Amino acid sequence: MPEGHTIHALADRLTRAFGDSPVTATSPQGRFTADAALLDGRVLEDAAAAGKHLFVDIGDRILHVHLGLIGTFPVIPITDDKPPDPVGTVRLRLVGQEHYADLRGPMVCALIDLDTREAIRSALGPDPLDPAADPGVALMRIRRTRRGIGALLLDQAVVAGIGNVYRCEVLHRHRIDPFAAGTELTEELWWTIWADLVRLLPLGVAFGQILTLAEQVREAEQLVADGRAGPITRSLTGERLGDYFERRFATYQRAGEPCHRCGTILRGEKVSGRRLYWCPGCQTRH
DNA sequence: TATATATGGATAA
DNA sequence: TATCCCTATATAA
Repeated sequence: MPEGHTIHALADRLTRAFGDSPVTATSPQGRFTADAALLDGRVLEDAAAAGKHLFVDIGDRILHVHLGLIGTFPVIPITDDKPPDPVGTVRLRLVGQEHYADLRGPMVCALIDLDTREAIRSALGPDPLDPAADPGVALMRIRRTRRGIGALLLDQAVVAGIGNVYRCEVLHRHRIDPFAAGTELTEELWWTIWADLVRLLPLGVAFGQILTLAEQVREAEQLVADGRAGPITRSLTGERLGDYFERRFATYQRAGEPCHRCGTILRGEKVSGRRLYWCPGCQTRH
């Protein structure tokens, strides 16, 4: 269930649950046994996200995790004196003093060196959750291709961390035709998209769910302003206590239903392998 | 039991 | 564009 906000929140949870203390590392599933042994007993120094990539410094090793489409990495408090037996297919289990974390179904789980991490990072476009990100890099890459903006937003070399939900929803929020060519996207419109992503993604981190409907965004921002965001919906460790907001979107998985803005029937079609949801009635901006 | 689907992405053709 | 990988869950048969 991961777009960039999920990985950034996960990095934060791992750091808070295990930071600066030793962890035991095992591979109950058996596919990561030898590498887990290299991490076992070492200190987890830091966990950080870049787009949808997670990097965890353990001892002098770097653990690289990418959850892909189906991966999960819940960090859970230890309630008895030791963690329960693993349930399902656990590639990697980390255990600290008060928490344990089970990694299931990752697309990538590997130990890498500094150069590899740098290569992965440098291949990514700007990440809206990175305060140092340069959105101009994305604009350059958008303006030199005729590929549609809908496809470009999913390209991690253009923008890092955006997935299928955010791309569909942000295009609808600004009435943008997903098939508008990158070459014809105005600079002003790109700044609008970027600013909106910088606004939306942190709400996704704070609430543990993607919020894009105007009224939900407004309420979420008010809760943040009141200092009530974050632990509302999830414990420190990401244990799911239920979503604070009802799960609702303007376009995502609403093909065949009417657009709440103009009434046109929404469409959902595979575009370059992923299902794109959009409103042909009001998403006409180029 | 089998199949479809999922907030992703690499690789083959 | 098609196929494959990773896993869990929902729905169909």
